[in-house]
Amino acid sequence: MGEVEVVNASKSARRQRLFYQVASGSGLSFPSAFIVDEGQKLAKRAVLSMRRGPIRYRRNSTIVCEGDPADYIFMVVDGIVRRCKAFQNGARAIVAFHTPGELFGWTDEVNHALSAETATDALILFFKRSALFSVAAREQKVASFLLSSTMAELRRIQDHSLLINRSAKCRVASFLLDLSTRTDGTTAVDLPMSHQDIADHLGLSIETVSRTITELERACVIERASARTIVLTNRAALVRLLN
Amino acid sequence: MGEVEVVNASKSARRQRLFYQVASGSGLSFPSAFIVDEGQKLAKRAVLSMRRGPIRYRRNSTIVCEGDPADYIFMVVDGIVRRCKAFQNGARAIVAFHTPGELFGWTDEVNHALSAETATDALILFFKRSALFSVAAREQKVASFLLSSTMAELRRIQDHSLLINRSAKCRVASFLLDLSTRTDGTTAVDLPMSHQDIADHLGLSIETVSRTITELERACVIERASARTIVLTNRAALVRLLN
DNA sequence: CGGTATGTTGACAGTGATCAAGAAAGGTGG
DNA sequence: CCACCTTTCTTGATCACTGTCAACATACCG
Repeated sequence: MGEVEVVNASKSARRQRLFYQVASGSGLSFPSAFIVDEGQKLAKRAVLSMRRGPIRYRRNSTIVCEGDPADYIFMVVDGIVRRCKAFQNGARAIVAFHTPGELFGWTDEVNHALSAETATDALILFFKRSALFSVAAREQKVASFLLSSTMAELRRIQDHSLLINRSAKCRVASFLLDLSTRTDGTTAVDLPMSHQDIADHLGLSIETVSRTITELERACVIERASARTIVLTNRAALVRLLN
Repeated sequence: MGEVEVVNASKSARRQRLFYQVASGSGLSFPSAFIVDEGQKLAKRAVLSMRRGPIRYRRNSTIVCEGDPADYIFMVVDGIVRRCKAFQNGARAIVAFHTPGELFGWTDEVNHALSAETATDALILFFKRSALFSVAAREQKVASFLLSSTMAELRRIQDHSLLINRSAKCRVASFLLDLSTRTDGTTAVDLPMSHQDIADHLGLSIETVSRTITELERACVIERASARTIVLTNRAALVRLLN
């Protein structure tokens, strides 16, 4: 716990305590995703040497702003990260959420195109981009990890972009199913982020998100255990909504 | 011209003649994008050896269907390719258009997630995926080409997904500017694909696309030279619409 | 020249945004 | 532990944007 840098110290002792338990419980060791081949000790050491953090963030903190130099790329250790763009009229679009284990901010451009913010309290690992880039050029295993990581993100955002001509009901259903599979896959889905975040991700208003959830509940497709917990009562019906 | 395989023989002699001129004029040689370093003769030879085609397609031909085994990946030599998903109700979403020089269908999954179809007559180069994959694992240059290729696609689709909460006017403006920069960048933009394709790409109806273009024309932001050619009279105003 | 595919314009309807008010949850201080 | 306050979520009423249906115009091709 001593190696955790603290940013934006929390005022809630209870929450902080719980958070530290999670933080020290898992994820602080080097993520195994990088260690593709046990024989590649060199790659492992090289990548480890450029690790910084993890740094702890409170909810709604900004990790990087759009336009910031892309000196670092990041990995979620714990919590949820949102990557978004703000528009002049105050609107905001959330391109993607990132869950623990996911790399984000990886780019070949000089600056980040999107802001990265924490949607919940979060632990973030930093990597120097230039170092990672040059290691990737030498070490095949690192390069292929980056490639598969990028392709996973590509696949995810392709699915998301398919929502552009879909109804509110379909968007929400898609989101719930996605969230369910990305977490544990059980029928009870915890919504770690606010409805505002969900709305900005789905391109809807918070009112429509709320109304749609109510509508799905009335149709006995889902059930609200609490405002932030939804039970997927009838997953098949939810899948049918996707078409 | 002898090495061009012909698929779906065209019924239009005039169009076909014109098309062959284009085809033989450029792009039939191995794309230089792969030859990142002249010293990497091995990589070049390896990649060249798995090249197939180019194969010529007529407009609205299917290159691969969603769900097809991902045995090959492709590169556009000439023409426009659309990658899309069909929904049960007959609706269709076009995730991306691909212009000459672009790689598409590259995935680490067993099957293609999206169909690839030609939006215009097109010349397509094939590569055996397994071969390319294994060469990439050995040859750094090939891997980094694939990586940068994937990242370019990621950036592009991220921009596209930002349209999810934007108005019709903004979507069309974004499309026109994108198309302009992707082709020659001059003020006269040729629309190589149908309005239906544009509509399915932007998540709008063809009527709305048509109406929005008319509206932009009335606002003296653009001008219709013909149904398929649009002049960006006031590019600054167009950019302002993006916000 | 005629036929088909594609694009344009109008009238109307429906989905979702906006505005507004109230309810519930979570954090703060006594 | 409880009362208060702030934030978040829910629900209702209304309006605007975009989809749908229909008719017409234009371009393309044989």
